[in-house]
Amino acid sequence: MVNNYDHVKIEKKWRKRWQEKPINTLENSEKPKYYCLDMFPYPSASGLHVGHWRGYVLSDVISRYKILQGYQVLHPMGFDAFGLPTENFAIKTGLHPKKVTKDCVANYKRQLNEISAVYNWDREINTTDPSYYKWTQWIFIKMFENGLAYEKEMPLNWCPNCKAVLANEEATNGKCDRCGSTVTKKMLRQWMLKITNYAERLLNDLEDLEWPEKVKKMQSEWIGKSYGAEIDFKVENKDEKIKVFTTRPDTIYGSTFIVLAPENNIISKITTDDNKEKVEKYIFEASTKSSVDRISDKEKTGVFTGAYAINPLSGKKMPIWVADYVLSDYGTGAIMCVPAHDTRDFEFAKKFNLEIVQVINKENEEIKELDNAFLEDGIMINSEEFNGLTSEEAKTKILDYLEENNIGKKTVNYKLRDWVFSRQRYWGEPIPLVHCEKCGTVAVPEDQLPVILPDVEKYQPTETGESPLADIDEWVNTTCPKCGGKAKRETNTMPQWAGSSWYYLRYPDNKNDNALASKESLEKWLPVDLYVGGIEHAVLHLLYARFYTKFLYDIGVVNFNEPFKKLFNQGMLNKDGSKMSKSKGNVVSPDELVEKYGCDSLRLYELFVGPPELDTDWDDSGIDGVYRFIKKLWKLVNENVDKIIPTNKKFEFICNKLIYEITNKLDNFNLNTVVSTFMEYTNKLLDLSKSENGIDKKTLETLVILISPVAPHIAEEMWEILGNKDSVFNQKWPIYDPEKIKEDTVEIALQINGKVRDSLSINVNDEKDVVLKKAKEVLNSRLEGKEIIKEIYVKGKIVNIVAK
RNA sequence: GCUCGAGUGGCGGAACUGGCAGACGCACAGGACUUAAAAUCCUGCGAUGGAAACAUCGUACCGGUUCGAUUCCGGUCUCGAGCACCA
Repeated sequence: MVNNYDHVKIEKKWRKRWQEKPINTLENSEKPKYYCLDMFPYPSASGLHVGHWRGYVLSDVISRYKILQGYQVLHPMGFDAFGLPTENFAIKTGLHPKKVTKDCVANYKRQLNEISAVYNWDREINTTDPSYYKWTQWIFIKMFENGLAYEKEMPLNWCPNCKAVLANEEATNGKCDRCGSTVTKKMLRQWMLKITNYAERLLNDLEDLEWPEKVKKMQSEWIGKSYGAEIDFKVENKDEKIKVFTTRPDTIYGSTFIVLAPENNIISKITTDDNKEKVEKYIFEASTKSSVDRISDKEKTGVFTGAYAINPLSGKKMPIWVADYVLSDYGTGAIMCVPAHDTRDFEFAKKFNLEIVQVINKENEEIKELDNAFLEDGIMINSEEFNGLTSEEAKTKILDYLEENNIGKKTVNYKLRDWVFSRQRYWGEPIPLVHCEKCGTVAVPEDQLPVILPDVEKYQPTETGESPLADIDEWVNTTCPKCGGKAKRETNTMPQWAGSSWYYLRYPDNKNDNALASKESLEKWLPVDLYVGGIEHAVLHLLYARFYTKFLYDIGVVNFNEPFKKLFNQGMLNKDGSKMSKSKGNVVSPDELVEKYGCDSLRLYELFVGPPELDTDWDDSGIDGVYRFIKKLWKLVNENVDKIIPTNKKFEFICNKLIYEITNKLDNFNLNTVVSTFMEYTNKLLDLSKSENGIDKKTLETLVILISPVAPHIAEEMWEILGNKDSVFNQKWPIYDPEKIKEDTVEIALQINGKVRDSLSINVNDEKDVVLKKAKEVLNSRLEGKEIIKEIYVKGKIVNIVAK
């Protein structure tokens, strides 16, 4: 009698075996490498839910598939453990963030083990480990030495009530998360990284990446390259110039006024005395407005400075205004306004009664009163010598003119801003710099790294907005590494992104104390072959990581330019139509499901719920289906292990077809249909084994090998039941024989006027005439009295008779 | 507003390059086994009409191309995600 399927016993047994004799060791260097990486988790107190499993199961299936294909697979796991939630949790509970992190990591590891993934745990990393952040700090110092890190006064979210700097996520909708006060801005000195130096390369190198087009597009829009011109406008009766950036130099004759961003320094120099009060009031109001208010105010506001600029081409006087719809950190913080051809300028001009001059017109059309900005290309008018040109031609001609006369020049602009890299927080890597009165800002020498994060009494930011580290005198006061004199440590810490921007480089050589990783290990394993994670990191993390890699390439640390060759974004699992979250109370924990159905069933179900790249709804009850399937599979093998028969054509066909289907689907990440294909073939084989009174060994073994990446425990157990001593993961991935899956006879559909009326079994190689003749015989009664107009036969597929 | 995705039974979804729409499951209904339950097995399951054979309709909506459209083209609507005064 066949034993019942006991997932608890089987899974326990194989977990123990794999622990004793790991499947995925990295010793053999003959084999080609495959680096399969998951975005490492942030270990939060709430633990893993079934949504996290989705990506982890996917990457593990691919890793195991690659192992069977003969690759040496690096499939590591680690923890991105610095960050705000832990710090806030610590503030709330009084526990040390270190302790919180340790507990959360332990829980995550326990839960990750339930997945039974082939993680190389000996390569584990943790960003809060000093031996790791030593290198996070080292990279920062290299950037500092290469002029990529600089200080700047930056406006930060500030809660006037809590007297604290807030992260963007703590200032939702312009309100402080803790007390609900309106968040304002406060200027504070910040460390910045010049990611903008890499804008062009970050944009261009996207092209060759095997990434979802969506993500590439998001990145390229984030970088936001645009071509245009910088043009100087003289201020009337003043020795000042205003530099503007425009993408539409062709419209310069239509430019009737100038608008400056409220933060633009030139304002105070040009504002006339009678306008000073108004202008200063406006600037003050703009500075206290939260960014949310500034965006939600769709109605244009602004104030006149009293000053005029001169249009360098038309010579007309242009009033200079200040308005917050002009951004200080894009372009030059000043724009030339062409109300006739820009929607926002049009609104502004209408509201404040400013002159509107049309300079482009539709071809062959009368000039009419504009009731909206005209944004299309057309024919130049009101533009003196450029009249009659197309606006396209005028663009280059006017640009040439501006350059020849030293009024302006061609430029390129990016939306990408430099990266605000410092945080006034405790739970992060200390920025390894020292401020010396004599020597200025000095990097902590490499042999003194890491700069250890000291313990503090309280983790709240200070009332001045500085990091809590600023309160520890014995830590802050130090000596200058250069001159040995008195100096103070930098008290800002790094953002959470710092540790995750380079972690993929550390796994190959995670214990190295002399380098972030050895050259050999980097050359061997990098770049990452497959990177799996959520779409939410489409821009920030993935852009920062690319920036880090390019920098490390430039200073000779790595020999590749892009870290992640292929990217796969798994979709989200929703519950009852909305995102799983602790606050909504709709989180489904994998723990109980593993207990009840086993790891193999949950793995299968994670894949079966839907296409891995799309969001889908989670429904617990569906797991019964895959559980039944596993039991069926178990029955198929166990009932037939004593009834092995020699193979025959039917089994050969089914076996080769299965290899073909599964291999294809794995290669294309069609993992949901991988599962349904297994179900289909298991049903077929159960039927066939009954009619043939047994099954051949090759088919059974092939089935077991093919399913092992998705259901590893039961596969190993069945492999053993089939009389094998070795692990199923030491086998070779089967290859199908194309000859064996060719079908001689096929069932084709017979249509009349495109509607299916019958079907017919034919030989694939039958000639068209033969098939059509047979088809007409079958359809005879239906065709009676009708005139045949056309006869179509698509080989092996369909017959369609067009008749009247 | 812009950009990208998606829209197929009661539900999750399948359909390769334009070729039998609804694979594989869930749920449900009926039946078998059982003292009973669980488990398992069998049958049915898009809509309408019909006793049935079968017919008509049917992949968000409107239109087009084609012998033939879930698939290609044009337009519209709905939902989801991201961005958001970027000169």
